[in-house]
Amino acid sequence: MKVFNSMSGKKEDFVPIEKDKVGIYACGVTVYDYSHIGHARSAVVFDVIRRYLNYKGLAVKYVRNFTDIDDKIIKRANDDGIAWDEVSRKYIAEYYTDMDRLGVARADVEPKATDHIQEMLNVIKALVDMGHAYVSEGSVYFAVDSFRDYGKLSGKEQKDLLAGARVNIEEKKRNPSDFALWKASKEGEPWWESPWGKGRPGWHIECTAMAIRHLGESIDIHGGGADLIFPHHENEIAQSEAFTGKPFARYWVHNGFITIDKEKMSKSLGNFFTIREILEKYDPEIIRLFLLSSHYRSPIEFSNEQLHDAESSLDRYYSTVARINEFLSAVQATAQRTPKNDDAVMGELKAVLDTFKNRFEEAMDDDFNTALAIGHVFELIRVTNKFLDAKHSGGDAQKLIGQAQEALHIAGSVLNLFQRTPAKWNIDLLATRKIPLTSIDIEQKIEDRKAARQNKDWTLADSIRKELEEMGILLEDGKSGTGWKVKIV
RNA sequence: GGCGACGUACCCAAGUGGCAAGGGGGAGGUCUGCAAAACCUUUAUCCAGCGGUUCGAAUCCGCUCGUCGCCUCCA
Repeated sequence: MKVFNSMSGKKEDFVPIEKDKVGIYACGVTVYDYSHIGHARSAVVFDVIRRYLNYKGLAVKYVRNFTDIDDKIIKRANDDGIAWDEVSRKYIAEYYTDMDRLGVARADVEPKATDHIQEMLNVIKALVDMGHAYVSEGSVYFAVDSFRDYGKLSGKEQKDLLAGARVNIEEKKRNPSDFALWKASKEGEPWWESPWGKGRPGWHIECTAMAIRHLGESIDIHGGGADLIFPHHENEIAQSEAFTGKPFARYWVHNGFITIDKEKMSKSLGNFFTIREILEKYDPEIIRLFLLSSHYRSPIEFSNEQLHDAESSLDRYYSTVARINEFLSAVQATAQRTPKNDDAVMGELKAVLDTFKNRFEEAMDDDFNTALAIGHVFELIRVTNKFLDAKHSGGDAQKLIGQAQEALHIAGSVLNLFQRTPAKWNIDLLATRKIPLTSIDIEQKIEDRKAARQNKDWTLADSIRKELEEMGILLEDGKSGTGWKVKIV
């Protein structure tokens, strides 16, 4: 298995520190607002990485933190006139609401910064003692000069940073690049006792303290959005490695951004969509498929058109599953019919099935190439449909289609996609589209139309079809009766 | 200014040395009472441009153009 390591800028063979075990630490969110689609991407990407490693038989311990104390949380609390911890509690709950809908599983450990103050203080104290950090007016700063490898992840040199002249010049710091490990609290701010007086932790130190606490001094995979490379992960490396003398993480994995009109979606630009805004119009699985249809490191442009494409693909998937189900029940009824075997179509399906699992794993082994993996899924969908069209019947055909079902199931469970029944997909779409009909209403209409068709009253039959179509429902006449689906426009 | 990424058809997107996956859309066809779905044919002799390496390159190297990101909180 190969994983792209931001540290080397190359794909590297994945070898965990301890055989068959993987420790993953992914930087989570600062909980001061609703999550946007960019947060969703990161969460979904690491969710899939974790699921795939599990699938490969590795014992994964996945840690994803919540930053529950920080300037923005305090500001939010002041703006809303509530306590800072009320803000963090609220947005943690909202985070779960969104992520649950997107099929993102809980991490094994979801530590909060404020539950690890003591661990942070221990690291900071040690860094001060070792001469890597210094105290200044009640705050503690990490001395970047004291860590020779500073910049090794982001490829930034001290002189380059200064040339940018965008680094905060603070009187209290010896070097503009030094960063706060501990901040003296200002009047009215939350605080914890420390050897340097009342204060609160800086941002970067929490990940060091929590990663070490829950995963040990060296972890296998450390990840997050690409915007965390500098300064966050760079600073984590500096303080962690200065503290332990050991490499902090073996593989640095960073997901790309989501852009809008080619510009990075971000809070500061204001060009973001929250997850729940998008969920108003689109089924959560559409978002998940959209996010996984590109490689995790590529930038992806967010647009309604893209979501619509994903919706059409997903509908294609579920339509095929419906055909598969129909076929399997029909075959059981006519299992004794002589199969007409082994023509080219059957051969093609066999060939695709024979290699499917391998190709799926190959794709995922190659730096978690979900886009390619999904491509394989749809190739299988195509040849399955073709096979179904050829109207085979009998035991061999049943076995092949059963295998296709199984193959789709394996891929779907790793990606956590395609987990519904076609009926559920359409019923859920009814709700997403806000179509004021229940499946029972529709079934009734289908019965009415059936009667009309039996009387060869095509005018009435067609008017029922038309009436439903205007509401966004398509009727499909098949051998075993009439089915319905929500029209993808 | 420093560092880095990317540029594949109408749109999205995979593909890091050997005949360009997959999805969406368009056109024509088969099937159907009419439809829909599905399938078939078609839509890149070519991968931003120009040079180079090679028997052979979208894939490696160089240059040019274009787009984006990081260098400030940010997934």
